[in-house]
Amino acid sequence: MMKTSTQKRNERIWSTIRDIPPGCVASYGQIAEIAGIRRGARQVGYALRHLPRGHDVPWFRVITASGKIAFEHGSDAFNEQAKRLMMEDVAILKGRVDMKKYRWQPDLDELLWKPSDAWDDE
DNA sequence: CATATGACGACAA
DNA sequence: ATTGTCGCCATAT
Repeated sequence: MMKTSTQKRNERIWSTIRDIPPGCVASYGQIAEIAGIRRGARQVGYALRHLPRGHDVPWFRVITASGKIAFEHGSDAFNEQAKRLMMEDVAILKGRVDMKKYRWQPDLDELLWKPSDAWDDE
């Protein structure tokens, strides 16, 4: 079964998200950048909607650049995400996360450890 | 090929 | 702080 470029792209996105440490969050655009996809925020959203069954991707650590949960406030998905974030001691005040405080900032060597172009055969 | 649609983002009022 | 507009780009129809 040949992997389509889209599948490989999604896997790179999921991989990047797996690197977000507990207690931190990242924006869709940020994940795209790190995964080597410029202006790919929407592709990150797409990849998250297509998570495979039994995945181990911490999807809840991905929020919008403004610190809000992307789902509609009050929806089941929203509540689930908020719950999981709070379990990691990520505070949500006035419906939003303080990005200055919780935003994931990967180290240089962490990025060098996983160069964006070395992910073809994962 | 033309539009519509999104778990987005930046920016102008 | 809010809201609207536009850019972005893979998919769906």
